[in-house]
Amino acid sequence: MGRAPCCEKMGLKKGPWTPEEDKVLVAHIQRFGHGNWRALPKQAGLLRCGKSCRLRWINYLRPDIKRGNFSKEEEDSIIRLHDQLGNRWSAIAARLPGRTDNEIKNVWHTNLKKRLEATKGEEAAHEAPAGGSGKKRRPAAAKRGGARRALAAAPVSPERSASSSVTESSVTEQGNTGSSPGFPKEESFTSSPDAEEFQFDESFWSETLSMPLESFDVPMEPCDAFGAAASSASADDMDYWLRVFMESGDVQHELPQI
DNA sequence: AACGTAGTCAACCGCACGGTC
DNA sequence: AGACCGTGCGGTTGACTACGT
Repeated sequence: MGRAPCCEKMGLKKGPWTPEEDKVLVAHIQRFGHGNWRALPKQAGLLRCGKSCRLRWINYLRPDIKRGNFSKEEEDSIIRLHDQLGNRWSAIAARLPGRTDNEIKNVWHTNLKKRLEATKGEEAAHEAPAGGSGKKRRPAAAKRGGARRALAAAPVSPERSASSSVTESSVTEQGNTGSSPGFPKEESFTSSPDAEEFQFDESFWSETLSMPLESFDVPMEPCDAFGAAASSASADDMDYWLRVFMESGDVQHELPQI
């Protein structure tokens, strides 16, 4: 089977996505969907390969991404599912609404694997204060305030802060028009009445909302997104996402005509 | 205060698969 | 039937940050 080259290396950008690129990608997908990832960057005027766009969308910009800490339940699920499925991250992700395979993979390699090994070690030695000694690191939660990359000089989107909230409200609302021809199959987070994933998603929301607020640094209630986001995002973050949202609003107005 | 180390995570890479021509 | 194309997946890497010394 022949394989198309990932992308024409000619002049295509790599590395972290800039807020502007995110904006362009989100706006384009809102308007036209992503029927053809390969053609998308060209159509959107992005100097990225389709693969990169897809990854960015799937792992970061998609509105149904659930940001914030993995709950104990989620971590347990990952451990259990990994036990059953092995390294089939996408399959595991499919059972954890709002989580991406990439994220799960990262969590596994950075947290759970070690924890499991430590647990096994404990069981074996019935002693050894696993992780008790050594360097004390802040818990993962402490890092998820959104300031991490936003503070960096690199023009990277303010990912962990308000991203999901804003794209959520913007794209989801767009999806809620329900008739956008631009959002094909995959956009199951829209409120398509017969979408199975939507039911899933709904339970996800209720489940999420029933959880203690401290578990998240990102508001899970779409309509409250901005208010809560404001409390956790830096001014720069807010400014950026506000602009994204406002432009998304413009896009939405155009949608019914599409 | 500066430096070194370890942890985190977004993004890239290459392969495999399924669909289409 | 076979080649081509697009997409999805898993592994890996590099940039960045926080913490400890």
